[in-house]
Amino acid sequence: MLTHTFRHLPFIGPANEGRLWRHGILSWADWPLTGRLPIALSGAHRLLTEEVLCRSREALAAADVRFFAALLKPSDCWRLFFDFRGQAAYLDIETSGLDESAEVTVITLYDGLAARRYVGGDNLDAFASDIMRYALLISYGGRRFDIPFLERALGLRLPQAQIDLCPVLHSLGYRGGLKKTERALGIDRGPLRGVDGLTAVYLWRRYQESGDRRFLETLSAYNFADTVNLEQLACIACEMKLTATPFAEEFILPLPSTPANPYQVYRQCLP
DNA sequence: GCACTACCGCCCAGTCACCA
DNA sequence: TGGTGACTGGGCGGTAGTGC
Repeated sequence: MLTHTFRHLPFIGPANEGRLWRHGILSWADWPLTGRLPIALSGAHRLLTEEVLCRSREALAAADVRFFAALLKPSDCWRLFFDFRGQAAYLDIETSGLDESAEVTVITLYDGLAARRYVGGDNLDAFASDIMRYALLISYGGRRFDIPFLERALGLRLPQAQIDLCPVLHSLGYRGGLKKTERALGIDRGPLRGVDGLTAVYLWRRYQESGDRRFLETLSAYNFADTVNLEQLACIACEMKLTATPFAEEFILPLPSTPANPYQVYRQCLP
């Protein structure tokens, strides 16, 4: 999909990209190095645009996902999914609250094959090295919450490219948060229906107070569901975005099967 | 060649929405 | 509830197209 993308180039917005596509300039290879362009670009602007296009070819050959992530708007970063899905990890965190002193409680990292859980006070150290294996992080609201929170709380620097599904889904008209969006798209959370981030804070506090691992299990189940559902959300969002391009037939994104939740939900633990 | 118009991208400030 | 990134709208500047 990236070779069909011009939005990361300077002076190319949605209107200009659409015009390029309509005039048969469907990929980087179609860009005319001489002659007229169907869009209004001065000589100097065209030079600048073609320079970035040239660097784009090198970046794609080098699988440099960060190059494209830095140039695309957050709501356009879905285009990275097609070329870099194999280097992606889905990520969701739970915390003990929102204030300055809040800590990371549970993290799930899922790469489409296996999910790993990290728990505060137990194995958070392993997270720091595990996350570095991935070039692309996919989250919901991660750009605003998860990534800055992790960097502050764990003293990490996470330089990976990101697809934040929040602005992508917003641009498709899905507002109201992750749970509401999942419901609207037909993703069922089963026994975790109605559980939210505030409940996650409650479950962690009860686990800390009582040492009862059923609270941690339920919290882990919630965090696991939040994370693995991101893959389905990403596929659905990308599919919907594709329909607005001339390339809907070219890319097929079968819905991934959601892995079984390895953690048990104890309903008596929920408030 | 000039003036005008339409279009587009960029920038900025204010507002909104979302995370746990 | 606090923090922050995304969104929105308006202003500005640059360009192409058109008509004279």
